[in-house]
Amino acid sequence: MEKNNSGATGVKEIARLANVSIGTVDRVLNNRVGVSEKTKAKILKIIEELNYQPNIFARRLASKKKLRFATLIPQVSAETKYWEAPLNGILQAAAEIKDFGIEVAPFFFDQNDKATFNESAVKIRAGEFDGILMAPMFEEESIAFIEDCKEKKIPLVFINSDIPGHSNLCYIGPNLYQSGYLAAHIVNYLSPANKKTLVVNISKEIDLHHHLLRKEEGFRNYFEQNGNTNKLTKIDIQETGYAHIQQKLNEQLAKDKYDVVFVTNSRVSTVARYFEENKIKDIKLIGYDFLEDNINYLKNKTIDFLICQKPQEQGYRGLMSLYYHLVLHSNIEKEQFMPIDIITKENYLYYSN
Amino acid sequence: MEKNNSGATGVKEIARLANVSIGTVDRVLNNRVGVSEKTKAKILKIIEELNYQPNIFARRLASKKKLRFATLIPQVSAETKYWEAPLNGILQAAAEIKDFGIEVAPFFFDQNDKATFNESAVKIRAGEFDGILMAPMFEEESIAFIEDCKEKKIPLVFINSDIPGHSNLCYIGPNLYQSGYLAAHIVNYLSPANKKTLVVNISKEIDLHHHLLRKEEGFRNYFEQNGNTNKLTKIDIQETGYAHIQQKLNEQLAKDKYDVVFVTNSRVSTVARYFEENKIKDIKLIGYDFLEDNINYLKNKTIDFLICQKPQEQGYRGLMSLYYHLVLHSNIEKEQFMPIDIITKENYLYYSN
DNA sequence: CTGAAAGCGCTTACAG
DNA sequence: CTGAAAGCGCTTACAG
Repeated sequence: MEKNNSGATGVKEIARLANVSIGTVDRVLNNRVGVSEKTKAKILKIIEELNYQPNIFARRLASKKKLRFATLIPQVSAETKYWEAPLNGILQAAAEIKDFGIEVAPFFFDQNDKATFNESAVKIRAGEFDGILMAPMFEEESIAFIEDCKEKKIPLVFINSDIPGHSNLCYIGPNLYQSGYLAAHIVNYLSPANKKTLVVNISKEIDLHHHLLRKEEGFRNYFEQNGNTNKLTKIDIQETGYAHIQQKLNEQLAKDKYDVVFVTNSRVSTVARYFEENKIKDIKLIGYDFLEDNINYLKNKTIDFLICQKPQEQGYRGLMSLYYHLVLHSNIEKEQFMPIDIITKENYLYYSN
Repeated sequence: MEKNNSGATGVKEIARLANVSIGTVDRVLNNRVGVSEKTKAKILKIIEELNYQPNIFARRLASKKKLRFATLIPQVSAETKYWEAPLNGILQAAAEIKDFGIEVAPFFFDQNDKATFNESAVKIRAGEFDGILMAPMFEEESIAFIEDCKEKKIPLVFINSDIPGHSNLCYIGPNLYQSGYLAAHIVNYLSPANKKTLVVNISKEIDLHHHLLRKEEGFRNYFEQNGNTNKLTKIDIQETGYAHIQQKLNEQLAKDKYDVVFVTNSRVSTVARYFEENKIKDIKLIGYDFLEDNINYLKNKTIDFLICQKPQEQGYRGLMSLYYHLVLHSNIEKEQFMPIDIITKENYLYYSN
C-alpha cells in the first residue's frame, strides 16, 4: 500500500527535525506571533525541504475557525429575473464550502435605487466580514465601499460588471466589448440584403448605461474594423414600460426597413413581443441572456440568437474565489472573463447555465 | 459562536442514545457485518431521527481506505489531438480527489487498432479497479468489457460516445443527433443563395461511422422537419491523407456550386487547408472541435463556425461521477449531455474548454 | 455480536 | 518565546 505523503511528513516530523515542539511548528505554519526569528527560519527551511503539505482534513477537524462572507447583488425583480442565476450560483458555492466552516450572508439592493445599495453597504461594513462579493453597479457608491474594504484589508470580488483600476481581488464576468463585437459578427452573417441594422438600448438608469455602451462600442467597432458597409441606426429607449417601447419601435420601423434588430440587453423579449404582435417575421432579432421569456421567444423563432454569459457561474466562481484565496491561499487571476455563449432554438436545452 | 451540527450529534451521541459503543455505531454506519438486527434497527432509527451527517474530515483522517480508478481512452495521436482535452480533464479531477484517497491509472488504445483496446482491457480486468471510465468506441469489444464489469459490479462511466441499453453508471458526452441538428440550423442562416450544402464525412474506421452518422441524421432531419428547400449532397472520404481528400474535393466541387460545406468531425481543418490552397472564399465552412489547427483556420476566416462539446469537461465530470457515486453515494444522472457550443473567430478566446 | 482503546494529523488553550 | 496535553469525530484492530 502506498504511503500517504502527508502522513510521512507531518508536524511531528518537522518538530523532530527542528528540535522543537509541534506547537511551535504550528505557530510558524499559521503565521502566528511568538516565535523567535531563529527558530522560525529553521522550521521554515525544513518545511521547504520536506515540501510539506498540511493535511486539510486534520486541519479542518481540529480547527474551530469560522469565516464569514457577505454578498451584495441586485434583488430579483419582476421586471427581470436575471439576478436569480448569480444568486443560485452563490448559494450553490455556499452549500459546498459550508462544511469548511464558511458562513455566507447575502445582501441585496434595488437596481433602480442607489439608496438601497448604501443601506446594505452600511450593514456589511458593520458586520465585519472576512470576504465580500459584489456587483459594483453604481460606480460612485461602489468606489466609496471599495476604498473602505481596502483600508480594512477585506478581499473583494466583483461580478457581472467591473470597475477597473481598483485593488479588488478579482473580476468575474463578461468582456462586454467583445460580446458586442461577437454580436456584430453574427449580424454580419444574418444581414445579406439591404444591410441595415437597428441597435436598441432599453434602460431606465443612466448609471447602468456605461455597461450597455461598452457592448455597443464593440458592436460598432466590428463593422468599422471589418470594412463592412452595414448601415447602423441606434435608438435609446429610457422607459421600460411596454407601451413606450411599442411607440418608439413604431416610429423607428416606419422610417426604414431593417434586416436585423440588435437589443443590447436582456430586454430583447419586449421587442420580441412587439414583433409577435405585429407579425414581423422578416427581421432577425438578437439579444442577451438566458431568461425564461427570452427562451420562449427563441423557441417560437421570434428571437434568432441569444448571447449568454453564464450568470450562475459568475456567482459560483466569485464566492469560490474568496474561499480559494482566504482558505487555500491560492493565487487568483485578476480578470476572469466568462465564455461568450451563442444560444439558439437548437442548443438552449443543453445550456448549463 | 454557532455550534457545529456534526459536532452536536456525532457517533458518540448516537452510541449514548442507543446504549451501545461507538464501534457498533460505526459498524451500522458503514454497513459492516456483525451487528444484530435488533441493535441495527435501533441505531438506524436514531441516525434517522438526528438526521445525522457524518463528518467527512474525521472520516477521511481516520480511514486508510483507498479506491482505485482506471480510465481507458484513445491515445493522443499526431493525426488528431482531440483526446488531449479529455485526458487533461481526467488528470485535473484526479488531482482534486487524490487527497480523498483515490488513485487513478490511465490506460490508452489506438483508435485505429481494436487489438490495442483489448490489450488494455485485459490489464484493467486484472487490476481489480473500483471504478472505470471509458470511451466505448469499438462497439463489440466494449460490450464484452461492459458485461464483465457488470458481473464484478464495477461501476462504469462512458464518455464521448454512448452505447445505450447497458447497465453503465452514466454517459457523459454530446447528444450527437442534436449537434448535427444545430449545425443545420446555422447552415440555414448561412445559405441564402442557391441553397446547396455539401456534407463531408472523413473517417477511416467504419466502426466509428455510427458516431458520424448520428450527426448526419440530425443534420438531414432538420431540413426535412423545417420544410426547407436546401439541397444536400454528401460524400464519404475513407482515406484521411491530404492527397486523397484533395482529389475527392476536386471532383465534387467541379460538379456543383455550394454555399456551405459541413464537415461532420474535427477533420474540418483538412478541408480548410484545401480551401486556402485553392483560394476558395465564397463557401462557408463549418465543422467540429476546438483543436489548434481548427482554431487557426477560424482566426483567418477560412472556417466560419466550429461546434464544440467541452471534451475536457467530459473527462473531468466522468471521473468525478465515479467519485460521487463511490465515496459520497450520490445519485448520478444516467445521461449527461454536454452543451453544444458555437465557436467563432470572436469568442474562441473566451471558450473555457 | 459487542466494547474499549489507540490513533489519524492537526489546533487549541494552558502553563511556564 | 516554548512545550505538553487534550481534543476534533471518526476508523481500526484487538479482545472477549
